[in-house]
Amino acid sequence: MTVLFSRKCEYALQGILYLAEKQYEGNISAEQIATDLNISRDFISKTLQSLVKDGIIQSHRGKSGGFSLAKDPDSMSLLDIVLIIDGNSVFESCVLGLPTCGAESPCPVHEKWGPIREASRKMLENTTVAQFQPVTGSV
Amino acid sequence: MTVLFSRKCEYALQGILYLAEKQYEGNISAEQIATDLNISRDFISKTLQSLVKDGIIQSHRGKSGGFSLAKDPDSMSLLDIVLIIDGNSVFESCVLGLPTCGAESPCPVHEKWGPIREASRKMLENTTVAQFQPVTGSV
DNA sequence: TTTAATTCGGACTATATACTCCGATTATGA
DNA sequence: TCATAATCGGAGTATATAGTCCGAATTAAA
Repeated sequence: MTVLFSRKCEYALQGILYLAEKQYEGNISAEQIATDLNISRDFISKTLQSLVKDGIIQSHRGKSGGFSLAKDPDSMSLLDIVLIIDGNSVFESCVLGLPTCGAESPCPVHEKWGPIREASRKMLENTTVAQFQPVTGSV
Repeated sequence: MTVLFSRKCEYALQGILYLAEKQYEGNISAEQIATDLNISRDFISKTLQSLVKDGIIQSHRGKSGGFSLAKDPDSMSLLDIVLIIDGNSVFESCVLGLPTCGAESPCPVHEKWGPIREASRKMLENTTVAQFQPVTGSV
């Protein structure tokens, strides 16, 4: 199998987008997120906890607790989440896996790959979580 | 960690490119490939065996045996190797990992991601192994 | 004919990631 | 004050991928 992002990162992105969608509904429980996204409750819970540590989302324990966004979704890009969970190796490392590949000793596809990698990075950077929030009041 | 291709696929690409470079030198042993590419002999050996099964390269046992290209490197694209080892999931599956994502119910980045994915596919498709072979006689 | 060099194939181990379980903690509200 | 509902945190299991080991088969050349 081949992946662009780790499973954990995919879940984080799905979770953040879900929270943005429900941002005017207060705390959203891991249970609800898991059910709606059809993934494991314990795993999405753990994944969201790492986003809490990073200050991107908030959590509240106890009855009617759950998760919610902690920042202005306008200032939250998809790239931010990817970097927190997976780091930037996918944007840096050689596509053929050659450890020596770089500007000085490029691999055969180094030049061709650069612009594509840059485009995907920019896409994630320019896509904010806010773009997917519902208009206030429409919920 | 995040990968675009599996380690096995990276090794396969490195191996094929190496064989193309040495294509006028007869059989190349796994030992030599492993040493020059600085990877495990047993692992590159196993990896190349799957390419042999697929008819892209040849192998010969015994003394002075080894591996060599089995096809015209002009008709051998990097995409061919990727598809053999990793399949086409990276070009098909949703970047956010949403199983329902598709033309009918696109994920938030579906439209933006399409062209980037297509560009990377085309890049691999249009890059042949032959582009990296030395000019005849120059070896 | 023997020796050395090689792939082949199967079984094995190592490691990272994915995922689960459960008890402790925290908070709400009846 | 008590029951209930939630996260937190640590430890565990499952699975896939990565990588190793070794003996058998094969071949070339001494």
